[in-house]
Amino acid sequence: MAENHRTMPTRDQLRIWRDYIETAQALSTSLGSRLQSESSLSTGDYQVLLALTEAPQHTLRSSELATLIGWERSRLSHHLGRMEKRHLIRRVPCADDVHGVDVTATESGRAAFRAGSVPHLRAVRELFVEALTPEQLAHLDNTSAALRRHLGVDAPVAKERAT
Amino acid sequence: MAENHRTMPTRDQLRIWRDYIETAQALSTSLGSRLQSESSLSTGDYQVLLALTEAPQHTLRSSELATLIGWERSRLSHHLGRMEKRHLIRRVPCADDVHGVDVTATESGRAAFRAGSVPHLRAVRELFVEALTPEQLAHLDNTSAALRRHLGVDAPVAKERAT
DNA sequence: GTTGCAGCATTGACATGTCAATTCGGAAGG
DNA sequence: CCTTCCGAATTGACATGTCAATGCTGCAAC
Repeated sequence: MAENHRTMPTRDQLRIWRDYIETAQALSTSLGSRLQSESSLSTGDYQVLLALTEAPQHTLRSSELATLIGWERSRLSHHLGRMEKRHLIRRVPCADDVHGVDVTATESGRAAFRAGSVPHLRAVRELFVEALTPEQLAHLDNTSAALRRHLGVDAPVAKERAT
Repeated sequence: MAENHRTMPTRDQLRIWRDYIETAQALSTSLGSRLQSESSLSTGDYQVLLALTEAPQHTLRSSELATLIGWERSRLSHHLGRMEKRHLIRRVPCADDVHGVDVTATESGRAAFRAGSVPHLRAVRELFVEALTPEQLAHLDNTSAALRRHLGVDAPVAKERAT
């Protein structure tokens, strides 16, 4: 009793939260715009092409791809539509499964990925890895894991309850 | 020489990077959807209303507001347009400056902010603060600061060079 | 067999972001 | 006076995300 005012973060905790989230977003934006200018790929394109490039035949079922990169189906569908227009990938109805689509990285998609990959990884190193000491990296690893564990338990996005 | 192959992150560093960025995004999304369902405000709305609520007369010049919350002008303009349609804010041409617009939080905007604020802060505590030990929080604070310092030096978004 | 549900993918409507013009009116230089 | 430039803000075109329908087809219950 008399201590439920502890439901709100302190001023300092709030500052740390904002710094955390803004820093991550700034980094992500910066990496994304570098990638864009160096290869005409967005980070979304990059994730998709990374998964496809590593898959046998450069091909994955749409739903597997969604699971692999952790996207919602509809987001992936929209994105694949845009990528198909730019000839980065191709979609063909899948033979074995009547429903289901095979997504394949085209030659030009794979070329764009190869072109973007090296500068992108270099940028990750320059903007992220080199900013931190090995200890900071290790702490950050722990911290991210703790946050994800907590989030997974606490907020499973309410996608359950299908009965 | 013979060591410039160190321009790329190791497998582990890359994993930490991806975990970091994906965790931050997942948290941000989760907080955002809570806020949305509890107050019909997006995180963007929240940032804008927070700044305005704390300002004298609940009013700020558009450009000051942009600087305060760190948004690009055009982004703010679009967002204010949407918020104005929902009667959360009002825009009036500024008296002293011929160019320039005063942005004011309406009564209903302030009410929405008050309604969203407490649950939002509670969510920050639940999803972020409570997931971490005090040491982890402190480390994270350092780490964010290091990343921002490095980013600021390395990639000032190329907005300089006005002469 | 037909009814209806379940699973995979797409679609449409709309919110949000970025980038490159564009508008607008005052200040400078001629 | 006229041209040019500048700064504040907006606009338009388009990329990206989310949410709630919608198509489509097999399979299971009846």
